Amino acid sequence: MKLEKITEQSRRRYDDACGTAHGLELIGERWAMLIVRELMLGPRRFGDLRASLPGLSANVLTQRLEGLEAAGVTVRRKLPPPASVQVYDLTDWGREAEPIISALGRWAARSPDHDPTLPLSPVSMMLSFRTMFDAGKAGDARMRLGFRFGAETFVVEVADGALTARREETDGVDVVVTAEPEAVAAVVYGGAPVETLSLTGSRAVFERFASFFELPPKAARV
Amino acid sequence: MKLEKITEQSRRRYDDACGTAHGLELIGERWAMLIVRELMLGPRRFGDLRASLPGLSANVLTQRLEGLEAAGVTVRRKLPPPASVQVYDLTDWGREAEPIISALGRWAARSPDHDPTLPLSPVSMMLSFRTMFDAGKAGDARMRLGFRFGAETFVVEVADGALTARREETDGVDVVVTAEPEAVAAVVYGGAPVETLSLTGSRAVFERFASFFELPPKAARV
DNA sequence: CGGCATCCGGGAAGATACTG
DNA sequence: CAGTATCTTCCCGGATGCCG
Repeated sequence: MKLEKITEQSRRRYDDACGTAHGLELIGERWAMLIVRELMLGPRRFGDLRASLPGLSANVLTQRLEGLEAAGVTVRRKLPPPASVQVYDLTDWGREAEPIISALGRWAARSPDHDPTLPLSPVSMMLSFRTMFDAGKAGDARMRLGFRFGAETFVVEVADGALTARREETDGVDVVVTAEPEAVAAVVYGGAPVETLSLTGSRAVFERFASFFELPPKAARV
Repeated sequence: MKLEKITEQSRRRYDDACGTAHGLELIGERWAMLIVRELMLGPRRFGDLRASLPGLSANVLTQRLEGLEAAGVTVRRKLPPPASVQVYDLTDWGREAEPIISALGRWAARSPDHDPTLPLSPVSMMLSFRTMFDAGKAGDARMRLGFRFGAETFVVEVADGALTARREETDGVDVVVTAEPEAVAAVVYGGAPVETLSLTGSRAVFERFASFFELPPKAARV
């Protein structure tokens, strides 16, 4: 019950007017950017975040959510009855951090040490589609795909040379993919055989979709 | 003198195949991205880096440079005689991290808590030009400006709707600005009077140049 | 002086257990 | 399920000192 005065004062600063340095003060602490990533496709509950970020302990998650809220990146929200559960969501400005996450992901994919076989959260998988989509390869393709990762479902739409991904029911799509995120990544980025996935609907559409993505070449150490 | 086996193994990982998570393992540690920023306009010595990043201690800088080199982001290089000094430089791939730094800076500039009056390194100032340059405002302008920050000199060139900044002597430019980086930022981004700067050459060119930049509006907490 | 190793104090991260 | 309390470990930052 003692009064804590460590609201803002004690957080480590860089004392640098550069926007990059300030950005690091906002979302540069360990786990912060990954929490933002998990919120990028819609609000999530405390437990959802923990489940998506193995290794992140509850106390650190609490601290980060407090810090992000103080910075104006996220908001805590109570869903209306009868749900009445508390969720964490990005502010409009927080949502605009996606280019940072994309740029970091695109760059790091070229790292010689990147290990794509590690666990992958559903949201990561969807965002990687947005990041790695090659509009040139897609041309004027038009398709809608559903993805089922356990209880989470997403719809990915390709139209007019753009790709959108939303958390949504998979009604009326051309093909539904039911699998682990890691297996989808192995097929789309790693060239694994499509047979490892469970497809419902047009397999041809999925194979065409998979051809829109290609990992960039690894960087050399020069 | 005991053998330390903590070269790679023990660094905290995220265990996440997402490229963003891997990127954070590479340049997400405290100070790492700011060190990369300082190298973005050419190689620097250990002491240069310390001077540009007040608050960064020597031992942490050593650790970061080791980590960045192990990750393939930087290389240590010995300049040829007669200089023969050791410098740190980005690899080609490391230099490609600039979009991350730009995206972070552009986003954070809209933070309600951003304080643009803090100290600013010369490199930050130059990179902020690259980040905040508005090609639409520049139109078909064509100009070359020199900036002198103590012993460091830079040339900024605007041509064909693009801006480039290089570490270079200020020969033959339209106008040379001699000032502290903070003062330049106050004029270009904060609308401070041009009289606070020492100009040699065409003041009109500098004023036109300053009109190519505008800070984005602050974000609201919604 | 530049580059790095070493020691130390404080604080953040991580694991576990506990509470409403 | 949504956090809080506690404890341990490790990282960050400052100081000092060694060696070329």
